[in-house]
Amino acid sequence: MSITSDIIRGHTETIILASLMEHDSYGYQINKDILRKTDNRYELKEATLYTAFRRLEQAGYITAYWGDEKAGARRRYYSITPKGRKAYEQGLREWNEAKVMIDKLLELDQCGENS
Amino acid sequence: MSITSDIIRGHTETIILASLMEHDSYGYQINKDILRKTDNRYELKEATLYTAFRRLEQAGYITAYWGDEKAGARRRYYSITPKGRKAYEQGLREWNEAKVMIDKLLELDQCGENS
DNA sequence: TTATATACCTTGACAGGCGAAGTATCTTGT
DNA sequence: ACAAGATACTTCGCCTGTCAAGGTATATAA
Repeated sequence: MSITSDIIRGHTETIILASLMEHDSYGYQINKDILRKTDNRYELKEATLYTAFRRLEQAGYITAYWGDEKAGARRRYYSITPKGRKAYEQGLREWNEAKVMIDKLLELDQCGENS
Repeated sequence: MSITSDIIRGHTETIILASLMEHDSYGYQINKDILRKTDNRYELKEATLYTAFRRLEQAGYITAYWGDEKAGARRRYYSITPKGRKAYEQGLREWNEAKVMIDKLLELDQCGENS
């Protein structure tokens, strides 16, 4: 519903990988981290988050294991693989390229580009 | 197929509106402009382009009229409406916000953010 | 006359996001 | 003892935007 949902689309996986680059984590925590990092302006919907985990696992970018909590709800932890790290680097590179491109396309110039 | 397709997703409409902010234009030309602005690195697929026109028209962001070419294929020109201009401004604002957010989410820091 | 460029349009499939609903555990308040 | 809320994960089915594929029509170059 938030404005940004549509714009974020396509970055979900890289965002999750970025979070896992720091340390192993689990769904709920990753989402809370996203919320914190964006000053409560954005978080993934649960369905989005968990379906993304499935895709990332299938792609071999992350591996999962159950935490051994003695108390509280069980947690499914995820760990990024070397392949996942490469995918993150690639995603980051693509984002930086796309950013420049979109900036150019949304900017109102068009004239003045000589030669 | 190109890397960026997924990332651009969600910006198509604003990109088209940005193009029409400069002057009236038609599908083929807009796409060539995009190609030029991105140094031949990106262009919209025709189906994407034309379905976007339908959406923008329905939303009242653009209006259409047939060009009066005496030679060559007919052209359907589009003109941005005041409502469309506002949508463009809004889209640009959202992009700039989202950009900062995504940058933060893809960046590897997390620590050092005091208080 | 065949190919290429210009220019537009439609259909159907696909993939990702997400609302909604469900399961299970622990803590807190009454 | 019981209800409510936070934590934590899961699945189903819809919606929407993208796009491959196919089609139409005109003009020009080989």
